[in-house]
Amino acid sequence: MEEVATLSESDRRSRLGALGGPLAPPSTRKEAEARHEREHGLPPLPGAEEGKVVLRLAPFPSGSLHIGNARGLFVNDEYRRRYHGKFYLVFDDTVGSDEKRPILESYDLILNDMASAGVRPDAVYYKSDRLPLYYRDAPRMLELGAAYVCTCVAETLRKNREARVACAERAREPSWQREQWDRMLSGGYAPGEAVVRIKTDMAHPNPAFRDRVLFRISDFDHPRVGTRYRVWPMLEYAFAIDDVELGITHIIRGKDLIMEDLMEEAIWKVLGLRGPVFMHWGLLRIRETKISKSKSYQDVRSGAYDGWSDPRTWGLSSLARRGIRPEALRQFVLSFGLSQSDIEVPAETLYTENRRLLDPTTPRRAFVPRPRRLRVEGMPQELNTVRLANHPERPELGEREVELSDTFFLPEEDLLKNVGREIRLKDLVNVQLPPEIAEGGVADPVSGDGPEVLGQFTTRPNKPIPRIQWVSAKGAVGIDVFTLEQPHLLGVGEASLASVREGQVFQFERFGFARADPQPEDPSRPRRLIFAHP
RNA sequence: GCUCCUGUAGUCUAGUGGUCAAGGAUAGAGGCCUCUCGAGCCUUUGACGCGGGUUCAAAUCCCGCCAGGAGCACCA
Repeated sequence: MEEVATLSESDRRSRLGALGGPLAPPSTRKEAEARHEREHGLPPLPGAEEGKVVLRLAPFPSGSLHIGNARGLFVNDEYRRRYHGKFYLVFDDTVGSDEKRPILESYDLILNDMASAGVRPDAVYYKSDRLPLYYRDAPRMLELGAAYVCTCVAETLRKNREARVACAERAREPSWQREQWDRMLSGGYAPGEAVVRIKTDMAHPNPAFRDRVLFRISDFDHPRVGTRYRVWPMLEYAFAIDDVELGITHIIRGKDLIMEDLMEEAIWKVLGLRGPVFMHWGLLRIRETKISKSKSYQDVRSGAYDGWSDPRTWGLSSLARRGIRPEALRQFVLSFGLSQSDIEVPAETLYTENRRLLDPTTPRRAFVPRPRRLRVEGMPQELNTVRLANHPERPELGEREVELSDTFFLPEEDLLKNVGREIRLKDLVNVQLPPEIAEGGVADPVSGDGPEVLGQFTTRPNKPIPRIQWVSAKGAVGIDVFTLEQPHLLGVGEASLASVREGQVFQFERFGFARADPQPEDPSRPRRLIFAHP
């Protein structure tokens, strides 16, 4: 808090200086307004009334919430906050298809993702609980002649749609339609043998609008309701009913669902209902990711990934596991507003946001990847311990004491880069490196065993030479860092890391930020941390 | 191919006819500071897709073109 206050003050002061003294007070207000705008950079909701806005997020439970879902999560939540409205989580768990099935564990994953993002839904609904509600109005649509039962096989249906040809059943009388509907419900049709379609227009220029399917038969075993139901609504029908039934006022979702708006509207028109306002955002992609949900799913299932929170999934839980703060993610996705163009953003932007949050309060520690043993001849006898600050700019974060001997671990890379030169063990002493260092002698991160490189102590005062982080051989602990590129980057950390607990975040100097995973039972195993970003 | 959407600097975004010789963020360059390749500070490069039109006036409205994207399932 204090940091923020001082920062914004100096920031403000410098800007004011540039603008000229006399205008100072109005400029300050302008600045504050601009800041406010930036932090809540979403347009007003059309027709929104204070306290009466109802929003929903409707994920399909097939995995953890994805970074793309984060946009829906935070945008909707932001509007809830702004208008003091309601925000529901509606599991869009209709039965799916062969390729896309609801997964039982995913319900909890999504709930956890939301909790870790700091967003609490006002209520949670499951479409799989609401089948009777969807059945309620179907007969009416058939009787009104607005929908019909089609018994074409899928391929015929598709071909007819392409050729703009209506099926014979389309014109049949409502009483027949009702019978067929009952037959669908009672098991008289097998999956694939009959569907309910809405009558829109078989000649519509967009093939997607030519008599879409509203209900179909599936005997898949649903993870929540098993085989209790065999007639399942399609997404647009279930939404058309629920969005009205739950009193949703604004549907804010990705533009991939933009066609479904029109279907929902068509259904409302038939049933004489009035639905919410639609708004859309374009697709958001993180440049570094080439992930597909099904690929992630496979890798999680096969064990190639370390669970749903494997950093390579880029799921919300994986970001939390890396120490990406929900507030950083929130600022990140809200900064894109509600633009409908598809965007591809470098992860660096998210990292910068997170660094701003983390840097002022995160303790510094020494971690040495690919460590080499360095014995320093002539180390001053009296140098048994050294006290190091936990944060270079914030003495209030305290310091820790490190025990010393004449042996250290240093990154192989830095050693090889500086052969024959003098380097500084950061905050400690200066050391002359030998003229030659053999490659390939990386020490075992747990035992610390490995060939020694021999250095020579020179002086103690700070000098403008390469300053390398080091880990004292006394009390060094094995560290296993999970980076996006390397699931197990092994190294050693300073003794104080022996007692890390899950959730602690450190900045490893000259390496980057990392968050501690749950630690292994066996204390001789390396401590586990997940890399966030430099 | 059809339908729809979108085009502001490397990237993201503000901008809804004049106050825009276009603002912010991020990235880049240079410098300062710093016992981290982190943070901070200063300076700086850089954009309205193209062509017409309407208007006293267009990033903003209209038309055409071009480019990009999404959708075109008995998935969501």
